[in-house]
Amino acid sequence: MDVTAQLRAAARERFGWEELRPEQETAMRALMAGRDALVVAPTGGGKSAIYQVPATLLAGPTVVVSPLLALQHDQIAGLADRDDAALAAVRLSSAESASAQRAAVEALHSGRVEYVFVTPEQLADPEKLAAIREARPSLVAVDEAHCISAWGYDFRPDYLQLGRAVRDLGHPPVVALTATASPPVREDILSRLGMRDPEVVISDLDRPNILLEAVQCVDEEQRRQRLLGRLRESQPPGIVYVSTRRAAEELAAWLTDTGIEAAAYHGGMSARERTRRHEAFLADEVPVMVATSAFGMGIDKPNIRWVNHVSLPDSPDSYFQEIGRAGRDGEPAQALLLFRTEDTGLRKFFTGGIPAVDGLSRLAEALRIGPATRTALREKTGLGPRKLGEHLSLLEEVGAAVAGRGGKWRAAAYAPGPAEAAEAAVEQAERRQTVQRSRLDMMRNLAETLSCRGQALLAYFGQHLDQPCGHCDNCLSGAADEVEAARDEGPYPVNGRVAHPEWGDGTVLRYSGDQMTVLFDDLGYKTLSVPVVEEQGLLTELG
DNA sequence: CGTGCTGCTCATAAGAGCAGCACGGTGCATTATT
Repeated sequence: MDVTAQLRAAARERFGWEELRPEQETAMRALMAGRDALVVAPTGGGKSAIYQVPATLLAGPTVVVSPLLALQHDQIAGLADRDDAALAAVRLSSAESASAQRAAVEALHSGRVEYVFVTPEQLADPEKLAAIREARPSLVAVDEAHCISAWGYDFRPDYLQLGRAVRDLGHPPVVALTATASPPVREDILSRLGMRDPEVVISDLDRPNILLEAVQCVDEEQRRQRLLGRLRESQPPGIVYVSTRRAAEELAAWLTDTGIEAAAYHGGMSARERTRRHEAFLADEVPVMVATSAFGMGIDKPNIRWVNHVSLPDSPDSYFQEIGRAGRDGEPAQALLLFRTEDTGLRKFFTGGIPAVDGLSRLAEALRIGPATRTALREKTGLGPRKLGEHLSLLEEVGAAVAGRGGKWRAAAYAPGPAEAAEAAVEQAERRQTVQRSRLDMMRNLAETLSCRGQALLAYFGQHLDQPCGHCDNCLSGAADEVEAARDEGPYPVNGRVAHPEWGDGTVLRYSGDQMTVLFDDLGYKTLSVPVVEEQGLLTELG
């Protein structure tokens, strides 16, 4: 029996899935052949199957890296529902008692367990990693893999150490799964996980049943009234995304007072309250959820009719991820963005500043003394836990620091001196900030554009729509017709490589009107005027 | 980075005007107390 037939049989017999989609099979076959894979596909699009099915055919257990304990809980419950001993799953996390963890490790070693769910933090723990290695895992699945890029650099640094963990596990085939990933995010995932010759599978990201709209508002009052007007004519359930916890609570209370029943959700609430509200929303008991970005991953609710934004998201990546929760059932859904130019201020703040040189050089100096744990380094440098993680990964990126065995960090062999390392790290942070700001710029362009939003959004992800999308406000109003339509062709081919004398190499993403969008490797997204580019010969086509 | 408070000054008094400042998201894990 060939591999494809084996996969189909396992899907049918173990999981009751009669058919596998071509993209699923492509990724699964790569894993069966011992290769790595990156899969970008919408949530609910059967991404879990991509590791679940091969796991049953490969000899050892599968390590599933998943960012949220609540998400892991649901994933494990889903497997348990199959009531198949061959699909046994355990979890290693802070939510298990010490004895439960010992039992899980024992089960893992006995070969009775097919899936072990962990957070990146668990894999950063040398003892846990050793225990998992001993079970000889045959596959590693990184779910919600965009977290590597979105969280690794400043929020959950252990995401950046996943590549090392994979290597320490003997580098079994690795599959990274996510619903959104623009080219820079994909690049981050591939390089951070240390993927080798990966099979990259990217689904068509267009969601024709979601109507894309954006309206600029001059002040908060106008924004509220616009939202209210829309909610009065919208069918629930829906999600309103706001940028702060306070805004979530205030807006939910105001809407409820106004006669539209709404609940708030944000990361500052107790775990119990969050679970309660999440479940109430899933059960259609809460018609409107007003939430920060904390509300999202793991919401697999088919009938969400609309997602409205009452603030500009930080990037088209986040925007796409958030609106993508609407209309999973394929029925018509709406995505309305109510934005103010002032919104960008908060996003820039959240992006973070540039670390101070003296903290970085103190850390680089401390590393030279010898291998040290994070705790020891914090004491030596006086840096807080968040800053320390950020500084360490910057120093690592510039070749000054190395994460070694036993969770200890040390200076790299041939590391530059502390002052030089700090300077390089600052430059690295500046590069990252530049790219992040370019993503925010693209989000703002997307909000302000008079051309087709669907084309603009997909172009950001490196996908080309031949025709205007037909499901955005600008297409429906005819505004998109007045702007010269997005073109397949310009002076340089779409998706072709170009070089700029100052900005370096990049990829042409789209032409719209007399503008073109280029994604530069080092600087991120830039919008250029085609006539200016042509007159001044700014870009050179690369072979 | 930008908003929106607080509190100061000015000085017919009351409120206008402005400077200064606090505040702002995402979650794991761990630890010390109840």
